[in-house]
Amino acid sequence: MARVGLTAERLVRAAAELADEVGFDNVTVSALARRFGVKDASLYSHLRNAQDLRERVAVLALAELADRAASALAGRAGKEALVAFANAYRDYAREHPGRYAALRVDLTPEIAAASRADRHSELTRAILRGYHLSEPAETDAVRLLHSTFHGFTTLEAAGGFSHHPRDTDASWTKTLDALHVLLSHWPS
Amino acid sequence: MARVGLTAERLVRAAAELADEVGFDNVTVSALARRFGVKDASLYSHLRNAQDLRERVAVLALAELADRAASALAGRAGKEALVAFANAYRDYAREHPGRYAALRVDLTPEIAAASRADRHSELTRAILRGYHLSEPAETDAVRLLHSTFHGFTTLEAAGGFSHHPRDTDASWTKTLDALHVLLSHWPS
DNA sequence: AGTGCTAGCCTAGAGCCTCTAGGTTGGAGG
DNA sequence: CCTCCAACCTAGAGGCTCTAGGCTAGCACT
Repeated sequence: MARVGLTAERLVRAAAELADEVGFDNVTVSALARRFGVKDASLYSHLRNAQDLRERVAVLALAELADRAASALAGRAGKEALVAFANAYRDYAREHPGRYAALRVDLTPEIAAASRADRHSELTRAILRGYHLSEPAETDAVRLLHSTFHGFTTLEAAGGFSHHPRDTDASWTKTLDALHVLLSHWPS
Repeated sequence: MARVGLTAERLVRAAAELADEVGFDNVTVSALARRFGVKDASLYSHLRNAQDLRERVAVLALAELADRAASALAGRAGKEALVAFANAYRDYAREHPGRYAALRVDLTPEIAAASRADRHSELTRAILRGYHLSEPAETDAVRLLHSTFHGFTTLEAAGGFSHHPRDTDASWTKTLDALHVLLSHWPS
């Protein structure tokens, strides 16, 4: 009968921590209830279902990631901004693998809108202002940058680069150099 | 008592089809058994466990993808090879979303080795021969290309590009143009 | 202080998925 | 025709999901 004081927000934060500890796939309603010392059924007054829980973790991760990216951009421009932004993504993925893995869930359009996922695009556009691209080139560049950052961090986390001795950090640095050059000479 | 003639291979192929139909996350031993009209337990003589099944689907997808990429490269060079290779990836992901999603599982190093995942790197290196990069630039470029192709197809499938009206195919074409330019002028 | 109400947590239980142990049988090879 | 093994089975334990319905702590109001 001891009341723990559950709220949706506390549950989602705890689920995010759980994800980082045991992997996103092992984030279950049961495991979360266990962590709070309550019965599974008690969580269903705060969450619609298990999918809802996972989506909320994804939304949290998206927001945290945007916050970090925004901080990284503060006071920076040009290549410096590009590198800081990219590192914010990669560092977040490495510090919070479970949260980052949450981003692979298919967010429904409504949730994506509610989560302000477009904030990421806006931040990326802020970087690109230093490269003076006009539309639609800027949109294409935003998509290219997102794809490359997301792809790199995902493949790195999955061990996709580990079958070759080349230092991954060095490849990352070179990738950013290359993207800088590319943005500076974007083909018309 | 009617014997269906199960083998690990038939099961994995059916699981791959199931993945494309209902999504990789819904590929379960139960669903697969149902599809063959047998009891769940019957599958465990062919599969170690559910995780094993999913890994085998991933290995199958990796091999199919490499086959497609190899065909796409046949008789092509330079930018033409780059575009054909990239499209092989993207088309596979769109035709077989469930199989492609299987690739996000963390393959253990042993499985990755057994699955010849490095074939993808070799194919990518074949493209890069047209651009005359020396090591370690070539390895960095391989990683960049994989990251970008994988990131783009993943984000596209997850609807990450749908909040902007810009045509995704056009962005894809422009991305390939840009990568071609980048590879042609790789920074030293 | 007493009374109600609501939200927080509970039990019970059904349904599905995973996986093990051990039993039966179809059918190929001797 | 017999043997034997692989293919498939039943039975059952244990975990996760989710619903229905019950109890009660603690706040609000008198």
